[in-house]
Order: sequence, then structure tokens, then C-alpha cells
Amino acid sequence: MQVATQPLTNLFLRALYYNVQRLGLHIHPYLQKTIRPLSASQPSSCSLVLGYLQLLFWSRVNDRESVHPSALMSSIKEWMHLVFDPSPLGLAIAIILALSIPIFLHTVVFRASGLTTLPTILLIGPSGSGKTALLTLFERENKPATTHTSQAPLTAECSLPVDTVAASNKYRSVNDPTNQVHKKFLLVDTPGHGKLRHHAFQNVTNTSNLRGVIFVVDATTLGAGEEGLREAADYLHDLLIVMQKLMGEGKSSKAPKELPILIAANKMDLFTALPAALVKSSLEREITKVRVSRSKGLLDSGVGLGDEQDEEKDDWLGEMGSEDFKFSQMEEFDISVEVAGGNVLGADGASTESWWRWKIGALRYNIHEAEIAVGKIGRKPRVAMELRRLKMTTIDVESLEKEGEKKESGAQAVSRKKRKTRDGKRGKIEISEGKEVINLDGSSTEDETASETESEDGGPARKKLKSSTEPSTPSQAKKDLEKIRTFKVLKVDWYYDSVKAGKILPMDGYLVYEGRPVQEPAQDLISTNASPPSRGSDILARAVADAKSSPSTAYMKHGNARYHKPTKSVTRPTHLLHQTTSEHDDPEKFPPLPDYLTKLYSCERPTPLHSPNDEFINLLKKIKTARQLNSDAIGVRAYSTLIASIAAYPYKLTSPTEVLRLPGCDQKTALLFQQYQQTGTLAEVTDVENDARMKVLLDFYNIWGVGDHTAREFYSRGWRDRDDIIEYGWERLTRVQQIGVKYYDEFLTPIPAAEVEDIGAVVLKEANEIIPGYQMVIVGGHRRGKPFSGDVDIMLTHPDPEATLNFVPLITDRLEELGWVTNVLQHSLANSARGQAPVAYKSPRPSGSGFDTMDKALVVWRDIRYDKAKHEKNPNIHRRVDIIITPWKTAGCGILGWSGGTTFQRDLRRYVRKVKDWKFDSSGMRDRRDGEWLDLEGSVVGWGEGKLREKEMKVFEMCGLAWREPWERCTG
DNA sequence: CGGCATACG
DNA sequence: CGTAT
DNA sequence: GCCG
Repeated sequence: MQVATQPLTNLFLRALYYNVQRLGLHIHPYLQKTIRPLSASQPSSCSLVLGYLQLLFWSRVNDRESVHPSALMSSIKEWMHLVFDPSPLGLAIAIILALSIPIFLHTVVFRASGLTTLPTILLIGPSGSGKTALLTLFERENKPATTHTSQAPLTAECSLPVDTVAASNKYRSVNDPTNQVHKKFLLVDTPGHGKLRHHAFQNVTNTSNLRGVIFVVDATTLGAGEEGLREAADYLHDLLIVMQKLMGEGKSSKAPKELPILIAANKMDLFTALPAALVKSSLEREITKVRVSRSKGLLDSGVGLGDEQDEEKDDWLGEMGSEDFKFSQMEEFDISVEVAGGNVLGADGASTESWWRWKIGALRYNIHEAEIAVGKIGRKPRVAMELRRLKMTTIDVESLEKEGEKKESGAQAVSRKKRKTRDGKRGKIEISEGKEVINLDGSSTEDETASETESEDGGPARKKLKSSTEPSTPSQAKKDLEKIRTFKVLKVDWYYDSVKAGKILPMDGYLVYEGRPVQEPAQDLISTNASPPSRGSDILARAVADAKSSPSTAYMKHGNARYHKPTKSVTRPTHLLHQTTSEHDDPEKFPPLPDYLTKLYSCERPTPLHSPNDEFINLLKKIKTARQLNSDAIGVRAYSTLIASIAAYPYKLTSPTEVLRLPGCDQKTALLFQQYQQTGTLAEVTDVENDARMKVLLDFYNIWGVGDHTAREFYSRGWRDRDDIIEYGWERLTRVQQIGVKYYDEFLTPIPAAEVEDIGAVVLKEANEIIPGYQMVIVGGHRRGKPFSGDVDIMLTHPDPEATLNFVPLITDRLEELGWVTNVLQHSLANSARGQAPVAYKSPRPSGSGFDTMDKALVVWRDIRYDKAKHEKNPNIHRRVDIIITPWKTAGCGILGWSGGTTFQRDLRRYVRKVKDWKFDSSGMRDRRDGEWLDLEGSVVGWGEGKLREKEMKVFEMCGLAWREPWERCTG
């Protein structure tokens, strides 16, 4: 389908292009969706940027075919024929249409041209790398005369002739989007000599409309240990630092939104040249060295410890605390690094294709150049969301006006509220008593919003805008475009009507949103409910308050890309623990370390539910969650380990040195404790809690069915709260996610222990109604002694292996019929399946169906008992319940596997792997050497009272582990 | 410098 | 990729 | 982030 769409798309885009030309505009692409100009002579009064336009266009073409056979229609008639006449193609269109309805963005953007300076690309590199030759080559490849300025650095105005571009992308269609770029740009050569580097760096910071940097290196001089490599790495390191700082500053208007750098490995035609991949890795390795030596130099220069961290942070390239430098670390600062080989001179002529390709990418138009967007969307919050997704930050002029007129709770807040009530009304979630139904009805949000606009958001707000800023004649429209630097979103009808009229119409009546572009990376200026520091709720006020209250002062002072885009771990480099000699630090004075705390695996020690250091632990858990939301799985693992370790420590910690004794804890942990001891909190925790993005991610992450990945995914779509999900993404949620959203608050409500036991009793009773003789153990957090649980884990077992086989559907069906279970989120029956076809190549298991079932069902539960006199509907809240079925013979493993905290389980598995070379999971133990099932608990016979506990104890014993009560497995 | 628990839907 | 411990 |  994807393959088929491309050519069809272009047909329509070309039609659009034609019309835009008639209006005296010219088209440019956005998001790599575009078309090739039909004629070389383009009127350059305006340019047009398209975003996913084809969808809009398809639907509009269909909508309007009969409605107005306008200029638009007649002009694209030829393509309409092309497309619709052959029936297979017509069919394809219909299908595509159907599929694309739910897709959101329908934005066409264009801007007045001639306002901005030419985009610029800098040529930087050590002398002798071939920069000047490259510059000359690029000039030669460009037809128009180039002008040399005599001052150094050398500047050349180049242009990208369409032909050249197309030729360099032979494998691409001529209509390919990527051909649409700025056709003229400046190429600035900079001196390569070491002494003159600051010129180059000044260019980086001072050039307006800087689109990219080409760092030229001579690939023949980059062998390991060669001086050329060292010099190049040195230069590149400093250059990247400059770029990083520039990007980090963010708000200082000069900084581009992204700044790609191409490392052009020159002279690849020579056989002594290093391949591009090697150039990359050698440079990374060498920069790692440079980075270390630079930071050493700083350390030695003897600044105070406190300042030193900050100083260093500014001059440290890439990811804080990382051992190795990788170019990918620059992405955190929106700097993409590409290494590509080529040669300027050579027997077969120059080979610079990959460089051209990069350059085309760098010169592509983007939305930040745009001043007008048109689209199908008609309501402000929606516009705000689309702009968020495009990283286009603006401040609503309406809110600015309000600010000017002094307070009055902002219009934005009102419209926001309105939207929320509308959501309620829309009622995606319906309850039909008894059974609850998640309504999957996909009744197009799009159409709804489009038609609503007229009546709802239209009126007063728009008129107001019109009176203040709207021009009344087309020519004035253009003038105003150039005067007022605002970003406007218009309804697409403005475009169609303009086409119809054959001229640019005034924008009154079409304006959906108008905003002033903002430089700083403020995230939630337009629409948010995250972080409401000022209840006044005026957008601007909030923006300011945000900026003030936001991350800790250190953050702001060194304003760093990490603030808004912490993709990687963002820790500071580990410093040595500053040792002060006080009595508290005397190791002699520490309480004796219990022997179990010398053990590495948390399953080897008792870890109670509460520890004297709970406050510190809770802070560490927050860092752990932050690691999770920032996709740092290893960080999560590390924090889990050290949390489990501290949680097992029975004394109140008194000094950082004391922390160092604990397994899984080292310098970094000690420093954190020191900080906690001195300030009562942790800087990273404070930062995270003040981070609006993290708040949103956490809220999403708390939805059952949404993990960290999906949380980030939602965020990247521009969604900022669950209402956004419901309004813009409901149809795209999975069924369980919909349930998760629906019962969001209820699932987060703690379940008192008594209720947990009550639920367990109900499940056991019903199980015995089906097959008598069932036994039940409540596992999970409740078994560990938690007074409140997040969910209920019920484990059922039966002495008869036949009884537990495929029992899960029986019990869930029954509970569902009775009404206790309102939804089944998930069934697991794989162990049953595996039981039928066990590891065949080994000896048969001991009699019976050993590995038959360890099946489970994850369900939504609601108590069916309530006072019907008092309530019309069931007032009980929904609970998450896991029903787990284990066969008797592995019940000990099952209970063990479901009773410990996560870290306890992981460590148990690591332990049996290391000590016994076994593999544990809750359905049993296997030997890693032959895959054979091990009967650990077979020696426990009978099925009376206490036998299950005995079986569980037996498993500990067989593993060589001391028995730990369930409430000693609280590893967190 | 590699490894970090394990399984199922 | 989500869930469970 | 810590361990072997």
C-alpha cells in the first residue's frame, strides 16, 4: 500500500502546486512530502510548505468534486482522469482514503519569502583536508555565477539546481519530496589552521540561519596513532563543544532547532584512505581521549569543588558521565552527526554524492520558516497539539492581548474547559449496566471537529482577531504577512476559496489560531494543564511562572538541552566522595554489617517492608522511575539493586561511607546519600518533579497497558494529558489501553488488605463450585504484608493435575457470568500448550503432566454486592485481579515466583543460574545443561494444611538458600 | 568491558 | 511492546 | 550504576 501511494500522491500534489502558482505562491515541502515544481520559473513571492498534505487533498478532492467544479477541479482534471479512470487505481484511492481518515495532520504551511537570510552551511576542517577544493567543486557544480568575497572566511553563494539534485539521487523518483529544498544557500569556508579556529567557531555562533556544518577530514591521515587523527579529533571536539553550547542555550534566538553536521571523509579514492565507518569509530575513540584530557585540565586548574562540577558540565562534550564518546550522544542537543566518504579530486572525477544528499537534507524547508498553515483542523487545542508535535512553539496572541488588557482568566482556560466537557459528552466510554462496553465506535473525530468549528469556536474570538490584525485586501494581506511576524493557522477553505477566486483572499473568517513564535524550548505554552503554578491560568503568566519555577537553578543557569529533551541518562560524572573526618565517618563506629548484607543477591537476605531509611529509598525510587521514563533500562536495574540493598540494611544510615559498604552501592550512591543528608532531598528528584514532560510521561505510564515506550510515543504526538489521548487518539488505543484509561483513577486506588482477602475468598469459593478441592494462596504484595495493594494476585492450585489443566477459562468465565469480572484483559495458557509438546529431546518427565499449566488471567474485578436501596448503580470501584493457576507439583515454585518483589525475583534467577546453572521461573526449575525439568518439591507429600508452605520452603532448600518469609522479600 | 530475569500475549 | 513477580 |  505504501508503495502504491507515492506516485498517486504526487499527482495530486502537482495539481495543488499548479494552483498555488496561479495564486502567486510557490510550493515547498515539509516533512519530506512534497512535489517537484512544474516549471523552472517560479514566482517567488511566497513559498508553501506541505505536511502530509496528500491526505487532505484526497479527501478534499472527493468531497468537492461535485460541489464546486471550480478552478481547482478544472486544473487538475487531467490528473483526475489519470487517477480515477483506470479502475484498479480508483480502487486503490478508495482504500487509501479509508485508511487515512484517522490520520490527524492536515496542514499546509506557507510563508512570505525574502524575509530570512539565505541558509548557510559552514565548511570547517583542518588545513589540508581539501575544504577549499570542495568549495570550488560545489561552485563548479552550480550553474549560476558565484561571487567570492575577498575577506576570510571565504563565502560563496551557491544554488542547488534541480537537475543536479535529481542526478545525485538517481534512484529516487523525480517527484520525490526530498528534492524540495532551499535552492540558494551560502557556503562559508573557514580557515583550517589551528591559530585561526576561533574564526570558524565564531561563524558557528554568529551565523544566522545556519543549516549545517561540514567538517572535512582527510581520510588518508586518520590511521591509528597518526598526528592527523589527533589533530582532527581535537578540532572536531572543540567544534562540537561550540555547537553543543549553542544548541544548549536554546533561547538565545540564534540557535537553530537542529544543527546537523556532516563529517566528510575526503580523498576516499586513495587506497590509503580509511573507510567511512572506520573514520567514524576512530574519531569517536580519539574524541573520547580528548574529552578526558580536557576535563582533566580543568580539574587540575584547581577550582573549588562546587563550582567545578558546573564548570565542567559546560565543557563536557556529549553525555554526562558517559565513558565513551559517541556521536549519537550529540542527538540530545539536536545535533545529528553523519559520516560519509567521498572525494573532491580523483581519476574518475569527483565523488560527492553522499555529501550532496546530506546537504539537501540540511537545506530542506521546515515549519519554523513558515508563517501560515492551513489545515482541516478547526479548533485551537487541536492546533496547539499539532504544533507541539512539530516542535513549533508559539504563544497565542489572544492570550497576549489578554495580558495587555490585564488579567481576566484567560480565554484559553475557558476553551480548555469547554473541551473537557465536550469530551464527557462525546462519551467514548459507555456503560451499559451489568456489562461494560468500551465503545470502539470510530465515528470520525475529524468530521466532527471540522463541522463544529463554525458554530463553536468561531464567533467572538475570531472577530476580535480580525479587527486587530486582519487585512482586508489581498495585497494588504501580503504586506501584513511581512510586517507581523506571527504564525497563523487558517482553515483550508481559505485556500480553496482563494483558488476559486483566483487571488489571495483576506483571511477573516478563516483564522483558527494565531501565535507568536517563541525561541525558548518552553514546552507547554499553548495548552496544558501540567504544572499550574499560577491559578490565574493565563497562558503567558503560566509560561513565565513555568520558566521561573522550573528546574533547579543549576539547570537554568547552564540552560542545557537536557532540560527539554533528556533522551539519555543525564547524570553528572561521578566525583570522588569528599572525605571529611568526623566521628560519624569513622568506620569503627558503624553498626556491624550483618553477614547477609555481604551477599550479592537480594534473595539471600531478609528485606523487610519498611526500613529506617525509607525516606531516602523513596527518593531513589523516584530516580529509578525517571530512568524508566527516559528509557534507561540499565539505570533501572542499577537503582533496583541498590535500593534492595539499602532496604535490607536494618540501621539508619549516618554517613556516606556507611553506604559504601553495602552491595550494589558505590561512590555515586554515597554521593546521593550525602546530598540527601545535607539537603533532605536529591537534586535529580527535584529536577524531575519540576519537569513538565516527566509529569506527563508519568501520568501516561500509569495507564494500564501503557509502558514507558508508549508513554513517550503519546508525548511525541503532542498529547499532554489523558484528555488529549481520549480526544485525539482513542481509536488508536488498544482495547486494554482503553480500559486502562477508563479506570485510570480506580486502578490507582490502593486496595486495603481486607478487601484483598475478600476477593481471594470469592475466587476460591467459585473455583470450588466448579471443581471441589481447590486451595488458594494470595500472593503478590499482599503476601509480603503490604497493608494496601495495587492489585490482587490469587494463586489457585489443586492436588489433582487434571483439575488445574486448562482451568483458567473455566474460572474466568464463571466469574464473568456472575458479574465479579467485568473484563478479561489477558489470558495466558501457553504452559498448557507447552505441556503437550515438552522438550522432546530429553527423557520424559516424571509421571503425569508435569509442566502442564501455569496459566493466568489478568482481569478487571468489581464487587457485585451493594445496597440496591441506596444506589441505582453498582458504586464499587474496579480492581485489577490476577488469577494464577499452578499445578500442584510445582506449586512451591509458583508461590515463590509470585511472592517476592521484582528485584528478589531477578536476583533469585541470577542466583540459581550462577550457583546451580539452573533456570527458574514460576512454572518450575530446569537444568540449563540439558533442559531437564527438576522436581524440587516432590519430597513433600500429601496436600493437607501447610503443605504449600512446606513445598515453598523445600524450593529454597534445594536452591541452597536460607528460608525467607514472604514479608522478608520486600526488595521494592 | 560484558552482563544485568524470565516468561507469555 | 505490553504484562506479571 | 555496579560487579567480576
